[in-house]
Amino acid sequence: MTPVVPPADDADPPRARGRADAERNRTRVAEAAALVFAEHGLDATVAQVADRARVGNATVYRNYPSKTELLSEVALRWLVDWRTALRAAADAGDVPFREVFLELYARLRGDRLALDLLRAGAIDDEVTAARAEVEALFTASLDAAVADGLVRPGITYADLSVLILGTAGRLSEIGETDPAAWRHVADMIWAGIATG
Amino acid sequence: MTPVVPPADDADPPRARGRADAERNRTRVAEAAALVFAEHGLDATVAQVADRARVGNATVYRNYPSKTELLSEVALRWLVDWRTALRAAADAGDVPFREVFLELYARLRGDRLALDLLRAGAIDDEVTAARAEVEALFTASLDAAVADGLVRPGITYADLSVLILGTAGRLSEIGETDPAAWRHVADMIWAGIATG
DNA sequence: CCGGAACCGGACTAGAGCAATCCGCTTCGA
DNA sequence: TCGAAGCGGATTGCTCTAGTCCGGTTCCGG
Repeated sequence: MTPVVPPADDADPPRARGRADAERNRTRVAEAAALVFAEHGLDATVAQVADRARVGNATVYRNYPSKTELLSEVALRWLVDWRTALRAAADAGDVPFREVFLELYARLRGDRLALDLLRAGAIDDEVTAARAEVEALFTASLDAAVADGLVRPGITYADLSVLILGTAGRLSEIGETDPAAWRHVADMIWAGIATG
Repeated sequence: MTPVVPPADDADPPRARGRADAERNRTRVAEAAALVFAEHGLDATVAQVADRARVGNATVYRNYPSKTELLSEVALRWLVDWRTALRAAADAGDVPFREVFLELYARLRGDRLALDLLRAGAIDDEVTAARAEVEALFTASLDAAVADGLVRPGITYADLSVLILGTAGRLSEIGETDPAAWRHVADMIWAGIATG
């Protein structure tokens, strides 16, 4: 059973194998993908990613078997990050829902992929599962706020989904990137759902 | 100069000329177009309209020179109708802005073309002009409400555009057609923009 | 510094989706 | 009855995109 494969001492760089230039390209592609998907969401094309990375499209496919795979990697990064933040807030216990709410707006601003993910994003099972977790955590936070009398009774996750994803989508659509403008909209929404 | 063309007594049916079956088809196409565009907005295809009218696609093109022309006719119908309503409200003078606001929500529900028109709809100059008029009338109504202290100061047409078009777009996207659900969202938005 | 393996870019393939046209056949109506 | 008006759907021509192929280039161990 003694393996014939290389020593496999992938200690520090978990994926650093093969030629150095190839590794450099892999990084470039990943970084470009993050930017391009943030800008164009699910509509981004592989060619756009390749161009941004200053690389041929074949190089993208050499590192990722399909566009879906690439999308999934970027999507999961966002979802896991947001999930971590939500869990931390839940664990702390004393984070007001308003902050969670505003934080979501801030994370959606300028990130069309994030928006697309929460809107429909059926990329693969892993992403779907992560999204479900994130939604559950957010819902729990909202329900607690309703129970505490911070948010008007009768307001559900479905309602907030329409309000937040709808307005964030529209802001993206018109190319609004000013944080103050986003904040202004968030404040109006908040005024509509908060108690007195 | 005595014209050789037919009597041209197009009194009652302004467009009734040619064979009866052709006229019938023209009507079917127009009706189908209204339904299909309402359902799919600008994304609707000519083939969908033809199928809905139970007609070959060539019949559509026999009556309308291009898809744009067809779209324009349907779009103008909606815009002129809404403009008329807005003018009537303005002339009456005592229509509370809240009613105008709710009426817009009602008119956007189940009509994706209307939504697309207000969101971006650059179909042709006529449509663009009609939309501009409609926006001006709505803005005037909003500004009056702000002046009257019914709507919080600092709320602009741009704000309402994001709130209304965003949420209506999202409701359409998820296929929500229940009037009560739309009304619920409208009420939340209203609570966010109205004074005390 | 050499040679072959690994890697590269971009031309290419395959296929979907669409507006608009063409044309042989059918139906209307004088 | 018969010719013109009208018909449908096959077809064309275009755009756009995911994914593959291949001749040339670059890296790096010996």
